[in-house]
Amino acid sequence: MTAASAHAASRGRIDKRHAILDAAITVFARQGYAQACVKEIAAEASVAKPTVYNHLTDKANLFRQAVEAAADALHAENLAALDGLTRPGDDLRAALEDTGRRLLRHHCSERSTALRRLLHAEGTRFPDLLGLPSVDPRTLATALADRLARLCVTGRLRLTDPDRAAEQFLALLTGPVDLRSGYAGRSMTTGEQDGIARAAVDVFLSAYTGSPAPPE
Amino acid sequence: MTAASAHAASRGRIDKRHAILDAAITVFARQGYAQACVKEIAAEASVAKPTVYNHLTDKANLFRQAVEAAADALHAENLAALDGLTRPGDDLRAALEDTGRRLLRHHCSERSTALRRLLHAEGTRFPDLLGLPSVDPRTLATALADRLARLCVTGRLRLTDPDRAAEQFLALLTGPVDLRSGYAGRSMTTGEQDGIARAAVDVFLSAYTGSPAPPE
Amino acid sequence: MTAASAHAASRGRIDKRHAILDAAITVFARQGYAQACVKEIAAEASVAKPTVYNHLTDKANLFRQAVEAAADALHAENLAALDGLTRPGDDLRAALEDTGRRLLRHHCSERSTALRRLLHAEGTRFPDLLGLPSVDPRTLATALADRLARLCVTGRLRLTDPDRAAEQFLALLTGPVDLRSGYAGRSMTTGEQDGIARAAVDVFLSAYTGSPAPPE
Amino acid sequence: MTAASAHAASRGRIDKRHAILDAAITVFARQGYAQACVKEIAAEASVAKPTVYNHLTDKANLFRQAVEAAADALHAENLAALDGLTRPGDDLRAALEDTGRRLLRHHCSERSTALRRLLHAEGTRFPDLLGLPSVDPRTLATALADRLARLCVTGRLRLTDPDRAAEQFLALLTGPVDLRSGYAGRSMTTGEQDGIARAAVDVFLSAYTGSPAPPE
DNA sequence: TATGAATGAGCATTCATTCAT
DNA sequence: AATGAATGAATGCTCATTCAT
Repeated sequence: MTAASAHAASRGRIDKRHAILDAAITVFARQGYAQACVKEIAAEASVAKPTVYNHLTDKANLFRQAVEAAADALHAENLAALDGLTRPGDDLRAALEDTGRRLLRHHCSERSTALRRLLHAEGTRFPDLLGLPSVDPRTLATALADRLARLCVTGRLRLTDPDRAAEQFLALLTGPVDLRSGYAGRSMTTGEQDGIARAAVDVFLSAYTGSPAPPE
Repeated sequence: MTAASAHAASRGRIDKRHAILDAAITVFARQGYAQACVKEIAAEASVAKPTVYNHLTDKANLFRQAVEAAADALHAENLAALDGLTRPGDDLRAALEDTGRRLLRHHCSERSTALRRLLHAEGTRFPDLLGLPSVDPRTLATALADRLARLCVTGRLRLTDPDRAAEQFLALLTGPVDLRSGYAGRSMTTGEQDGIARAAVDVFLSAYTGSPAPPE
Repeated sequence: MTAASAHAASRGRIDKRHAILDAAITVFARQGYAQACVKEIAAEASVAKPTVYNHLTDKANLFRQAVEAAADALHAENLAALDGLTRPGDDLRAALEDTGRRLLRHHCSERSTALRRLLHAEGTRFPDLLGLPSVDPRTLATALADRLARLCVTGRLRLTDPDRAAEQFLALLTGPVDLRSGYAGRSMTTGEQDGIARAAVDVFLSAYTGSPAPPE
Repeated sequence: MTAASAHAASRGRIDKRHAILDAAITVFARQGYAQACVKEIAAEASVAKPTVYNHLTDKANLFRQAVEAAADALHAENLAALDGLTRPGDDLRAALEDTGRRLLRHHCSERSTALRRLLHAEGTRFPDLLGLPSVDPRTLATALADRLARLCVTGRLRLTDPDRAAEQFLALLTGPVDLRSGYAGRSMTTGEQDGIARAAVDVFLSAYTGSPAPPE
């Protein structure tokens, strides 16, 4: 076997594993853990059932790996959405709104919704998942708190507890979305999301800035 | 059969139905819909399996009825928590905090947590449940919006969109709780809950009152 | 439910259990433990597969119970074959031959052959079975030794170690049978069996009678 | 390819085949035919699964070849144990006891026990195996009968049916061993074996010698 | 009405066997 | 010749649901 073909082969193996994990979240999200059957996941990934077991051992492990992969991806995207806050430029409001909008885009994506549903549903039966940083929502909150603390140091915000402020910012974004979506149902236009983001920033700034929030 | 005994009998029938529904949420909450087996529910209710079917037809219907009953009870409690806002007396802040605390008590209760978990997990497979007023979180939001609108009319608050303000108030309460609890894991002291409620009211008032929020 | 019908019902339950155990040994004997599938056992017993599980929990337990029942039955028959030795009358040779013939009849029966095959095959995986008195071949040997000891006391035999003599008597009976049958294959006429029994008694008596047995 | 390397290669091939067969009996003996999986045999032989198939076609064939090889080896040993009976010298009793002890050593070896277990368990599913001379116990019995017949001709024994006598000699040896071992369980000290061999010879000689067995 | 017993359908998992390399 | 990967076929077991009592 040449180096190239070896590389191709291991590449193929990784691709297949990826395809299976991808199929897995899709099906798990659609059916739930218990209702999802491995046969269906295999079909969705266009492989035979034992291939799934060859690559991932177990239904439980399949679930874990699939959730972990999805959570990692989403978490990375969310972290990236915070970048604009590190050096916000002149317009803090705009930077916050931009971050808010991006976070809401992710939060409302089908993947994210499905992932949250799965974690809610099966978290108690897979406690190890809840310990993963990319799964624990406090990881994002802490990262946001870091940004807010810098903004406080540079005098752009006035706050005493960055963690609490970060929680509240996130709450003001996702809370209304979750509330309107009911339990994993209705989707939402980007316009609606933007309105929520703007309102969240309004409240946030009026609380954590010397001057009251500007009228709409 | 005398009228009295008929009454007693139907009373017994209702009691048994109640016992079954009670056992059902308990077990469903512990195991999830698919993993819960009717046998276990019957055992928890101390009846035989066919009795469950006699009273409730179906596993699906059993789930529906159990969830509906639990949701109704919780919803009533939540509505009651809003009462203090109708005529808040002098101290609006105190009234809001009290409402916040009470809502958080409910929100953090085991029953409520379990119910949300079940709705998240199975909502898509029981869309009819999501339409129930006591299940739809917008029902509570609307009721709160009503109170806030009155407060606006009486000049205690300054807001243009009571629905949005209500959403945000609820978000500031439950968002931090959910965030810290991870997905249905860690529980929370009442002290923590009270801190969250106070912080929520701080932010809320600073956004929706003329004067800036008082420092902590 | 009347006492009679209750009795009938429990009788029916026992009958069904019996039918399942019966089907089980048949199939296990035909296929071996691992190759036998519960579905086939259920079919042989004319019940549905879950009924087998309702009555007997497990494939392993099914095996255990079936083997135990068969072993008990065979053991009882074998013990009965020893009865003629307790008071042998004038003709000791005839009594021994009769016992020998009866033991060989049992030993050559399809049930007994199948049972020995199963125990040989799966004994290591079901060590608890090997501890059962009706399974342990030493139980029969000891019972025979008891009879031989009585015959020694009454002067009909001359032997110093009844256990060893019993072992040898049984060996002289079953050894040639097993040898000729190959490993659970060829069956054997009763005439052949009788010849073996007579030869066994010849050897046994010449060792343990009139003419002095060699001192050890 | 040179003749030497060809030779080396075919030697390597044979070695590998041997290693596989060796691993096979080990695993088959431990697990039984059906429970043994080819993967485990391959692992025990330190080769990949397809290599097993390359060399031995089939699980069934693998079993056959492995059993046949083991049976051949054991049979050769058993035949060798009979050598001392061809010209027994002065002390017939000693020669018989020596043969008996050696046969019991083999009979009690782990390999032999395992082989018998496998043949008992799977004999009916591999009838061709039962036809092999080294598997058929009558082969050894006949060889022994030959020796006994010679001893009869030379006046050392008095018997009319050498086949029957041979069967009985073997029965007196292996019967007590099998009886005490239960079904594939308890092992046995060489002292115990020697006692059984001596007792077997006692009985055998008292039956097949004109005069009673000579005292020790 | 309440229940012990029975069942049909489904699912996770394993394994002998075969390709492609 | 040897192997990693893939698959079709089976099998043990569970569970929602229905009868018969």
